Amino acid sequence: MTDKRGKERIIIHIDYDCFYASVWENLRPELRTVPLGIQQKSILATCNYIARERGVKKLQLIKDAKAACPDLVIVNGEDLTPFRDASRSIFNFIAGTLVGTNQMERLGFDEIFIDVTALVDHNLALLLNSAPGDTFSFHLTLSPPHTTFPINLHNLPPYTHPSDSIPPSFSSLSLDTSGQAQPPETIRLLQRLYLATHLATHLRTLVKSTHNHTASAGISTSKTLAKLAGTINKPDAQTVLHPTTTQAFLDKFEIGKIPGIGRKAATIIRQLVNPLIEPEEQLHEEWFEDVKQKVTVLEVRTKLTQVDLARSPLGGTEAAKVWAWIHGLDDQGVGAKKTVPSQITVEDTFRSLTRAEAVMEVLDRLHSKMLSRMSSELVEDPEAAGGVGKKRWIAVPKTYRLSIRTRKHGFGNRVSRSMPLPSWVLSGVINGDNEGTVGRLSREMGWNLMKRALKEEGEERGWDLQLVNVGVAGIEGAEGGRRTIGEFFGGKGKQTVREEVAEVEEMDGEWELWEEECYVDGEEDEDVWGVCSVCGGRMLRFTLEAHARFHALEHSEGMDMDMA
DNA sequence: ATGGGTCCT
DNA sequence: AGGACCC
Repeated sequence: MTDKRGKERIIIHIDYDCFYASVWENLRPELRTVPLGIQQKSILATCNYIARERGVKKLQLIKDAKAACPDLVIVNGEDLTPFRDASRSIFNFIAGTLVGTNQMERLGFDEIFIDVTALVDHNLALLLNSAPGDTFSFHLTLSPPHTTFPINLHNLPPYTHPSDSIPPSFSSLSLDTSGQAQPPETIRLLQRLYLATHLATHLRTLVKSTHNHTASAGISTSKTLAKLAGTINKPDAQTVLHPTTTQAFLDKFEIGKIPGIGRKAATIIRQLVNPLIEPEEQLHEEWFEDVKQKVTVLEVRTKLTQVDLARSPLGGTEAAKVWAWIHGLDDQGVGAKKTVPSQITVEDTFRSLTRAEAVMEVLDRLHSKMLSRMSSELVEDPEAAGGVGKKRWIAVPKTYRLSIRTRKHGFGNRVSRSMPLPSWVLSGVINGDNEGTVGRLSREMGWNLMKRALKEEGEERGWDLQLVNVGVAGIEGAEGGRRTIGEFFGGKGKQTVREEVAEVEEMDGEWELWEEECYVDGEEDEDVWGVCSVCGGRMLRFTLEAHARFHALEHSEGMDMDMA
C-alpha cells in the first residue's frame, strides 16, 4: 500500500473505566470507597479498582471473589437499564458537544469511537492561519453556534507512546526527539494527532464533570490502533501513538488481543505459528483461563505468510483482513452516529427450566421488559417531553425472534426462530396496553416458536432450557436520530406510501397463515383491523392507505423545504 | 460465565 | 438461522 500519511484519519477511542461499577457508584455514592463488584448470576461482570487492588478480577466466579476479598460489596447488575441509560446519556452528550461530527460509534455500553479527522483538519487550518501564540481556541463544532476550548500549545497532555516520543510544544513537532528534521507529511500528521490529543483530554474532562465517569482514551490513525493505544494507560488516562512506530507497538501484542481476532481465529493462527501446540490443549481451554501458548503479532508476521493464513480454515477473506490489521492497515470506518438500536433483545439464563408454566412466566417477564424498551427507545412521545402531539414511531421493527439454549444442545449454541412482527404488538406499545400484549406475545408468539424450535431440534420431549431470549429486530432507518414522516413515506429509495401499507397487510397475511397452522387457543378475528405504522393508530384496515396519505400531507406542510 | 450488542454468510 | 466478533 502506498504511503498516504498526509491523508491518515484521526480516530479517538474512549472507554469508560469499569463502567458498571462507576454507574453504581454514582447511584450510591457510599459505594465509592468500598471494594465493589457487579454480579450477574454466578459471576462478577466487573468490579471497581478498590476491589481489583484486593485481588478481585473481572469475570470471576462470585465465590472466588469473596474468597479473595471477604468484605467485597456486591450489587446485582442483571438489569442493564441503568447502564444503558448512562451509556446513552454520555454518548448523546458527546454528540451534542461535537456538532457536525457524525462518525461516532458505540461499542458495547462503555466504548466510543470518534472519527475526528474533519474536525481536526478544520482546527489545524485555523491554527496555521492564525498569529503564533501560546494558546489556541479549539473549535468543537463544525457549524454555528461555535463552542471552543483553549489549548496550551506548549503542553501536550500525557501520555505518548513510546514515552515522550512527541514533543510537548506544537512548534517543536517539526523535529524528532533527537533534533532530526521530519518529513512534511510526518509533521502534519503529528500536528493533527497533537490537536486530537488535546481534544481527547477535553472530552474526558467533560464526561467527568457532567456525568462523573472517568474514562481512558486512545488516539491514533485507525480504530484498531486507537483502541489498543487506550489500553496502555488506565484508568483515567490516555495515550497517543507516535505514528511512525505503530508496527513496533502492534508487534508486541498477543495475536488474540487484536480487535477482530477472536477465540476461533486466534486458535487457528496460534497453531499455524506453532504446530507443536496440541489442538486439544487449546480447544479445552476454559473461558476464564489465560491463553497458554502465547503467539505475538511479530511471530505471526515473520513466521507466516498471508498465503499460509488464507490456506488455513480462516479462509482468504479473513486472512486478508488479519494480515492487514497486524501490519497496521485498518480501513474500518467509524460508523455513523446511531441513536436507535437495530435490535432490542431481553434474556435470562437458568440452571434448569422444564415446566411449561414456568416457561410462560419467564416469557411474560421478558416480553414485559421488551415492550417497555420498545416504548422508550422506539417511540417518540411529545407529551412526555412536555409538548403536545401524538406518539409516533421513530423506527419500527420488522421481526420478532425467540432464541433458546437447552442443556442437551450445549454451550455456545443458541437456536432461534423468528417471524414477522404482527401489528398488534406495535399498537399495544403505542396504546400502552402492556398487559394484554404481553400475554398474547407469550401465548401466540414465544410459546409457539419455542415449540417449533424444540421440535425441529429433536427435543420435543424432556427439554431443559438454560437460556431464553426474546426480541425484536430488523429495526431500520432512523440513523442520526428522528426518522421523519417524509422518510417513512416515499423517501429517497425508500418505500412509497402504497408499498408501506401493502407491507403491513402482507405481514399480517403471513401471520394469519401461520396462525392457522400453529395457533391453539381461540381468539377474536382481527384481520379487519390495521395499525398505522406512523402514529400507531388502530383503524379499519381499508382506511389505512388514506390515513397514510394524511400523514404524508401533514408532513409536507411542516417540512416543505425537504420535500421538493 | 452474563446480558446484552454488531455485522457477515 | 447461525456464526463470528465486541463489550
